[in-house]
Amino acid sequence: MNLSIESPRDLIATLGYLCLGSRLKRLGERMQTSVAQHLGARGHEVQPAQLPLLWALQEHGGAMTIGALGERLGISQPGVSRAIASLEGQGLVRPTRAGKDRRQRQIAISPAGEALMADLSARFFPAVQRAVEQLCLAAGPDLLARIDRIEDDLADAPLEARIAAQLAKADA
Amino acid sequence: MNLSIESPRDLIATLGYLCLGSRLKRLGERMQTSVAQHLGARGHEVQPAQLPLLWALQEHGGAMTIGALGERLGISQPGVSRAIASLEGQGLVRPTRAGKDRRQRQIAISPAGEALMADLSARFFPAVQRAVEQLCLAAGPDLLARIDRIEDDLADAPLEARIAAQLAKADA
DNA sequence: CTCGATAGTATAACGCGATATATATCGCGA
DNA sequence: TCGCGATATATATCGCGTTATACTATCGAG
Repeated sequence: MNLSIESPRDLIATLGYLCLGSRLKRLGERMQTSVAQHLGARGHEVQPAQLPLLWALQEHGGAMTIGALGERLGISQPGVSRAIASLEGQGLVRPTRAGKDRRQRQIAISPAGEALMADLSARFFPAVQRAVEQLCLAAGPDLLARIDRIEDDLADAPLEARIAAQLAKADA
Repeated sequence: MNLSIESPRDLIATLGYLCLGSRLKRLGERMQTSVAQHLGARGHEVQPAQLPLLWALQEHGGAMTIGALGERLGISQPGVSRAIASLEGQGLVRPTRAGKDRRQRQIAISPAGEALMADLSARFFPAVQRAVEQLCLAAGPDLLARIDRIEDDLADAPLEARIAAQLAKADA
């Protein structure tokens, strides 16, 4: 073991939090991949990251703009644009008659989209929900609530500012 | 609110876990982005996802193969290959004399890589650690341990199999 | 010794998150 | 009415995770 720089134990402890971003990304990726595999096996072209958009449109009960979708789901606007373009190609959503403001597009779920959601809601979504819930509860309660909390806190003070504050505090 | 399919409340609850993958990905992405911004501001070309590789090489105290790095960090082999190629381009790691098996490459941290880690370990890594720790502890204790646990459980039984099991159970 | 199976790595392709930027439209003030 | 800043969306690019696949080297059986 090379101890020329400093104690590796310190490095390990520090890297534990430093790697959290990468670990969370990988964990999320694996969840999405599993859902994608099941969707593919059922013959559905839709991607897991597109399901929240269909859900939001269905929950809203009418047409929504790209910006409203992004705000509702916490996804960046370009991400929504790309996903909606794909969903349009699959015929799962459709643009409705433009309103007064011709800059924005009004997007609504299509009958095919509603049929897809009805199909998946019957058995598939509950199965995924129970599988993920089982996984999370085994590690402790209220994981979703804590993710909520972290997202809210980050909205108040971005991590970038928090790091800057810690650096400044260390200087003092 | 469109109630034609089923109760939207059910959809919300189900989608809460269904969207967890996407949410975790976004959360991790934001963390990495913040770290990347600070690294860039300090004039470092290294990307946040490459730091665990440097850490692993330093902790190991000698050359490691691509496969060993991936196994140590839980990253896929192609991900390691790509990151190592970039780190080599930056001069932060170097391939050492090949061993007996000429299929594998022995990668070691370079003096420049050690200098970088020493520089970042002095103030930057601790600041990031404290910032992320503060964020996580505000939402509750032992988040890292719970992530550990979820990763371990997923290694035992992949989510894909868990979903399949839930689907089968629902049939019975 | 040769050949087929296996193992290690690199590459390609894709998904999806981000930011930066281009473009079209709106709204408002001079 | 004209023009200019603001806003909504689309597009380009990048980071980084994945799987699939190609290629090379090794090993073991005959």
